Amino acid sequence: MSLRHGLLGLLRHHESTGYELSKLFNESLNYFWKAQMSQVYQELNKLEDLGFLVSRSVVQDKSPNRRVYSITDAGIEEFQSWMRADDWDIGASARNIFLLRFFFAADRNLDEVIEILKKTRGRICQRLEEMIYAKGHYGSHGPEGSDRHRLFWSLTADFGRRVVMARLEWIDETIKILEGVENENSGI
Amino acid sequence: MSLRHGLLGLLRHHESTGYELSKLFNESLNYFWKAQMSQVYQELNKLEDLGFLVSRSVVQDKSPNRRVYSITDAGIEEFQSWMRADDWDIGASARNIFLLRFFFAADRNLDEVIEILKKTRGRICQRLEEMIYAKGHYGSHGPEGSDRHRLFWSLTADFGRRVVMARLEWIDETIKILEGVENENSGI
DNA sequence: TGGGTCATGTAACCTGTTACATGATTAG
DNA sequence: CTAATCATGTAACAGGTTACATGACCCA
Repeated sequence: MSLRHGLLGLLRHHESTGYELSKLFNESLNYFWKAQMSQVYQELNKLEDLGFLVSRSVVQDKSPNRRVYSITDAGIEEFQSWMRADDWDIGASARNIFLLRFFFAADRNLDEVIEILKKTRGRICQRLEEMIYAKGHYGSHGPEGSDRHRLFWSLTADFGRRVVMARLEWIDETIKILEGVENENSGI
Repeated sequence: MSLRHGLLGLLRHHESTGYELSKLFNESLNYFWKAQMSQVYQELNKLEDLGFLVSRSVVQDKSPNRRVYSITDAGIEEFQSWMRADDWDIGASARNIFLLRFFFAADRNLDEVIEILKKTRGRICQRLEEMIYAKGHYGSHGPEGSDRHRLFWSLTADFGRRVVMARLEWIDETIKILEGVENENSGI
């Protein structure tokens, strides 16, 4: 969890379908939450069983039927009680495969490690660009268009940007240090 | 995954027990990997079934028997092929409950949000201190005591520190912005 | 004619968490 | 006397991923 509360949160103002919700997660909210379509559908189903959502089928002529979900009072209550808990976890989940690999790379060739870090750096830069491009994209899909919502959305975007920047700076610094070690060794 | 490769990596130089390995993960390597003891035992079992590890039982008089695992050639091969893949994922796993909550907090009272952010800030500071304290702790437990290993370990520690710092800066900036919005509104 | 978008789902699988069970030794 | 540490495991569950199935419509 909590994909569950993410879905309730997105549905709290507007009804929507599994397809739309999963697009929203994977396109607009993608750097703080992702979800597989299959999981979204399953979770919506469960939420309906629990009485937090109700659905109706909307027939279309040119595309498949849509199952449109809307939130119930119980659903709103569930969402709000989840939000009320005010010791929000910072969630540094401490499970970073990149660092695990880096740590073990201690007994690899320094050249190789530096090479890999440089490649990684390239990929981080790319992601950073995508993130900057994504900025301002939320307005069109979003469940809310108010200034307040736009502000909060752009602040979450900023969070992502800062964390990525920190990684970039770490990589640059690390490359510098490892290159230093390399020269030192070859110089002796 | 990959707890699996983490275990193989730690066992690649020295044999060890489930108990020791799980302590290592949760004490020394804890800000880039954590693992439940139960999971470590299960995974070691699987790795033995797969032929990547072998174990022997060591009888002790004062404490329970220890099951000591050592890596096989197949295990080393498995580890190395995992390390060889050189497109190391940066792994910004994009699943951040804190940000999900923050995003939805757009329609909460600003005072409340600022309050929560300040509390969160306190917790982040605490964690930062723990991280700084943990620095230099690896040498005693670690599977390797070489300079190279210490350097790499301290670089991973630095990574964690930088990411936490970035979060702290984001919180400070965000509090400032939200306080600005608040004054603006009350001023009109 | 081939690939992308719309649209919904099921089933198997993998990973990780929580709770439980056992039992001796040792430090405060 | 109590709590922690050493030491190993099982079972149930929760959460998320991958693969698969279906089928029409639209654009190049």
